[in-house]
Amino acid sequence: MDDNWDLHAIVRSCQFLTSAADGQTPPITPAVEAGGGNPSSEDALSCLASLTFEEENGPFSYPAVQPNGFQELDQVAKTIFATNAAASVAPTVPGGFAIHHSPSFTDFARSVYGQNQPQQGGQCHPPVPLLPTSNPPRPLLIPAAGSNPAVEIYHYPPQPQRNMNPSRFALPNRPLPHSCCRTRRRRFLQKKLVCQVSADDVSTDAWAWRKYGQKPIKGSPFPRNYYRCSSSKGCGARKHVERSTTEPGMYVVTYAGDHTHPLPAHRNSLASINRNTRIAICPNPYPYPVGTGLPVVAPPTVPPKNEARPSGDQISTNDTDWDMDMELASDDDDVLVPNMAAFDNDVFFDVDQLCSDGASTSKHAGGSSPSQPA
DNA sequence: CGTATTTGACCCGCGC
DNA sequence: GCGCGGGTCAAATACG
Repeated sequence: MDDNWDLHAIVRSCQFLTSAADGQTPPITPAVEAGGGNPSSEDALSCLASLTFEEENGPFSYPAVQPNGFQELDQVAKTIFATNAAASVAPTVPGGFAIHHSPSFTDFARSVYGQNQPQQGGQCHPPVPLLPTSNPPRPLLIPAAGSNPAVEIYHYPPQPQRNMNPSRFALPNRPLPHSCCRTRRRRFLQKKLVCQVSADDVSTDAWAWRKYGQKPIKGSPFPRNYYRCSSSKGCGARKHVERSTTEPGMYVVTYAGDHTHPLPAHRNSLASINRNTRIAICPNPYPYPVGTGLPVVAPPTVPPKNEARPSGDQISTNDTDWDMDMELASDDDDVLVPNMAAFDNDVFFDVDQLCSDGASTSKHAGGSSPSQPA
């Protein structure tokens, strides 16, 4: 199994986003390099306009998409964006397919990553059903007609499950981890959402994360940082963040697991937090993370300092339930969303303008774009 | 003092 | 079976 293919997909996406029609990398200001800027969204749009599906030809070697695959993907997109206000427009990408758009990132996130509801009783909401198993994954491009980069959803074939007997983890020399019973590694591999965010979007994450590890990754000059949700004890949500090796200022963020508690209302409510804080926290209106909470000034080695304690959010979900959830979700498909910044409601505002059916109501006014770091 | 971060060690999955 | 790479743990440390 190619354990890098998913990352390669990210890289391809990254290249896609950076290489505009003129073939140049969008101007990235020093502030971006330092984590304080944001690549031009207009450049990203121009990327979309120039996108073609060419297998192993040029920097964008997306897997080949069969002609009928567009229809299939179209159905998938309909499934994903099966919201009341979902709309589809004619394809604008040569060789592409119908563009589907959900009126808000919230809808998308709910579709992709379950509902924004506490996992009462430990019930896990699997991601939306995607394509039948295929390898490599086929990208589902959802370019926005406005000035934002595309959204790509990848189908990840489910990983075969091996023997997960709990006794295997009852190690003689080490007690069982307090928060894990069986698959402390598996839990991250089973259900994940991968996205790529710009440096400043990294700082906009409504969840509170606590760093628990850092590892150098082979083939990457940048270490990978591991975070777990710190909003609620027992929450199984985790993420890891690493800098993109191909695009300066961009970060690859992988989310895994489900939050077992509501979205924190105030991330800075806990005492003794935000130390070393060098970022401005803009509460994310979306129920799902847009960024990673990483600091903007300092790349991943300095983790997010945001923290929150949602009032009365303690959901009675124990670890066993959580692991069972993840086990039940082991057949779930993983979703890759290379640029979560694209889910700013502005994206859909632009598409809304194209969709004259009036079915979708823009949430542009209500949404808050990722904040600029202080 | 409480909490977050750092970091080395441990452990598991997987390829060979 | 072995080694590598990656994910996690937990003690030590730092910080507000």
